[in-house]
Formats: sequence, C-alpha cells, structure tokens
Amino acid sequence: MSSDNGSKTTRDRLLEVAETLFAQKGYDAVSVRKITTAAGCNLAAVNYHFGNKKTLYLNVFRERWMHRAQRIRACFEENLAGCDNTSPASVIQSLAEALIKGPLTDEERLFHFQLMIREIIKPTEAFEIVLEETMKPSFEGLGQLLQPYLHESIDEERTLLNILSIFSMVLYFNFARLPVSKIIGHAYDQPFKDRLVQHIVDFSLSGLPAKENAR
Amino acid sequence: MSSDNGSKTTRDRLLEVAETLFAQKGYDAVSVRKITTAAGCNLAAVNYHFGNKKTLYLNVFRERWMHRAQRIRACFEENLAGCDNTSPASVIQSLAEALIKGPLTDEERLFHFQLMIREIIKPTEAFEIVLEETMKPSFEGLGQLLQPYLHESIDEERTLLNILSIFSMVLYFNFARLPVSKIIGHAYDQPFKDRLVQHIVDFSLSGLPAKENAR
DNA sequence: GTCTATAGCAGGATAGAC
DNA sequence: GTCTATCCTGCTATAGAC
Repeated sequence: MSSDNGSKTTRDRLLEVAETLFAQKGYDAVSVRKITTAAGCNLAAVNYHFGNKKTLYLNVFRERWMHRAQRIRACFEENLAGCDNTSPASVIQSLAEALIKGPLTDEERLFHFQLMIREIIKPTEAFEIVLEETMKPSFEGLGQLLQPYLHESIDEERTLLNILSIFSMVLYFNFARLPVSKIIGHAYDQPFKDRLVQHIVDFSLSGLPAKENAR
Repeated sequence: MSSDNGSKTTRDRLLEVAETLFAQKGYDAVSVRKITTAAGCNLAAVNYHFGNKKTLYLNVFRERWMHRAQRIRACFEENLAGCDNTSPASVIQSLAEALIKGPLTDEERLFHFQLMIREIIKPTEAFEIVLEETMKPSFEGLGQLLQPYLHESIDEERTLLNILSIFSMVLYFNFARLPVSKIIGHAYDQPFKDRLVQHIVDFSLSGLPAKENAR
C-alpha cells in the first residue's frame, strides 16, 4: 500500500477521486495520471481495476451517482410521507427540500449536479443511466402525484412541461451557484437555502408575486 | 489559400469552427488540429491569428458570443416595443420569444447556450464576459421592468429569485433539448416552441395550473 | 499570411517484476 | 493487487521557408 489511503480500497478511492475531478473539470480535462496521483496509488491502477478511463467514468455513475440519486429520491419520499396530506404544495416542497437541502453534503450536491449537467450538454453512455433510471421515473412519479390536482384541460405534454419547469429551477439553483451568488451578493448559507426552497414552492404554485391589477 | 474556404478570411473561419466545436465538445476535448482541419487551414494558423488556443477560445466569446447576446437583447426590446402596454405578461412573453424563437437559428441558439452552460459549471476568463456584460445587465433591466408590478413586500433578493427562475426555465429548455425531447416524445419543431413559450409565460405568471380547491 | 517540419511534452495503455 | 518502465500516439507551440 502507499501514502494517504484511509481504510478504503484502492478501487473505492479511485471512484471517489474520479467523481470529484470529473465533476469539477470534465472528462477530457482530467487525466488518469491526475486521478491516480490524487488517489495515492499507481498509474496502472485505473487500467487494472476498470480496464480503461472511460469505464472508470461510467462506473462513477453506476456505483456512486446512482446511489446518490436514490438517496435523494428516498429523502423526497420521506418528506412527502411526513406531510399531513398530499397536495401540489407538499409535493413541490418535499421535492425542493430533497434536492436543495436534502441528504447530500453541499459538496456532494454540487458534484452530483455538475456531472448531470455535463451529461446533458454532451451525452455519453452515462446519459442513459441519468435519463432512464432517474429523470424519467422521477418525472413520471411526479406527474402521477400532481395530475389529480391539475385542471382537466391540461394534457400530458403540458403536465410534463410544468414538471420540467420546476426541475429546471432546482437544477439551476444547484449547479449555477457561482453566478447566482454573484448576482444576489452572498453565499449559499443555510438561511438562504431555506428562502430558496420557499421561493421555489411559491413560484411553482403561483408564479410571479404580482399585484392583483397588474396582469 | 486552401480547400473549402468560402469568401471568409481564415481568421473568421477559425472563430466560426472553433465556436461550434467548443460548444459541442468543450474546450479540452477540442484540439487545435481538429479546429484547423475543420476550418480548412493549416495547423499553425491558430497561433498566427490568436497567439494560442486559449485566446482563440476567449475571442469566440468576445467576437461571436457577445454579438449573439446583443442580437437577442435587441430582439427582446423590439418584442416589448411591439406590445400595446408593458406588463409582466408582455415582459415575460417578449423575453421567452427572444430566447426560444428569437433571431438565432436553432444551431446558433444551441451553441450559444452550450457555451454559456460550460462557463457556468467551469468558469474561465470568459465567464466575466457572460456574467458582467450579459447576465447582470439583463437581470437588472428585467428587475426594473417588473418591480412596479410586484407586491411592495417583495424585497430585492426575492425579485432576483423570480427573475432567475424565469431565466432558469428558458436556459434549461434551450440547452437540455435532448432529454426534453426524449421525455416529451418529439422534437423541437416550431409548433412546440410556440407551446413552450406559452407555457413559460403561463407558468411564470400563475405557476401550476391547479384546480381552485387543490392548494 | 500560409505552409512544412519539428521540438518537447503529456496523454492512455500495457508488459512484466514483485 | 501494486509497482516500474516503456510504447506510441497526440498535443501545443515555434522556427523558418515561401
């Protein structure tokens, strides 16, 4: 064994370090050399444990990203179960809290959404995991939860657009922390995250807080 | 001169090709070789015209991205001037149309937002251009347009969160075309873009189209 | 302003010792 | 399972001919 390895195996440290670096810098900007150095192991370790760099990247999604997505989902369901009744407000609040405050640390959340965004703008094989095993089921579940409360005239596409819009806000406020911080003039501290969740719930339920005569 | 150059100068072709490739694949995934080959010129051309690869990337933003942002802004102002009166509805409709239908071709729009997203997740020097010369002024302008119509109790942060939320939807529906298409089950054709703009306006003004007794 | 040729280095991947 | 040593490809950047 070598330098700064905790109790974890080399394989696990590689996955952990690779996730961080891939999220921060992107697949092409990260070399196998940087990963193995940061993981405190040998250059050949990636090829021994994963075959090649691409498979390491895919396993980051299969073994770590998916697990995070499941933790978020479980948190959403707990939040919802903790509500007195099911309503659009409780669904959206549960969702926003799971995604913005949720079970992940701030770092984990940032990496999670950075990886997701990278797959959306430039899909690889990992995109299938993100889309089919996470996004689609989530949106479908949300659709079924919300449908009973929406106007009968709202068709399936419109329902999906509503869900995608809520999702787009949550996604944006998670991955665009830097511009958001610079624009609002302060960091993502806990009180702000509370206000943010409240804003997303309010905006999703009622849109702009306009005066009565202003529409 | 060489192979497939139109009437444009080598310098212009380099900027054009580089923009496309950087948007599609990201800075690190694109080599100077690929750029010069695609532009039909010699490997040394990038260094001759721009000094190095990084400066070429920055000039894509300075000379092409900024110009696009200005065209979008001009379109927004035209749209707004064409409305009978200023109201939250007319402001949001003008904005959504400028950004989703707007003056850019579908390709241009995709590249424009891909470049923007890449700068948001991993900022370089170009981020300053995007933030200070485009995002900040736009959000400030929108704030001034909308403020008179919002409840007096809404503070500055809340106003910004509302504007950022509208922006997040427009951004998402522009750069996440692939997952959105796969989820709604069809492509971004013109009728869909019309429905999309309408949805964004409706959602931004009123939130979810819920039954009266459902909140 | 555009080309060829090449320096100089970093990349992914593998073979084989331990 | 982890190491060293090495192959070979591809990268950015430059020098210098035209």
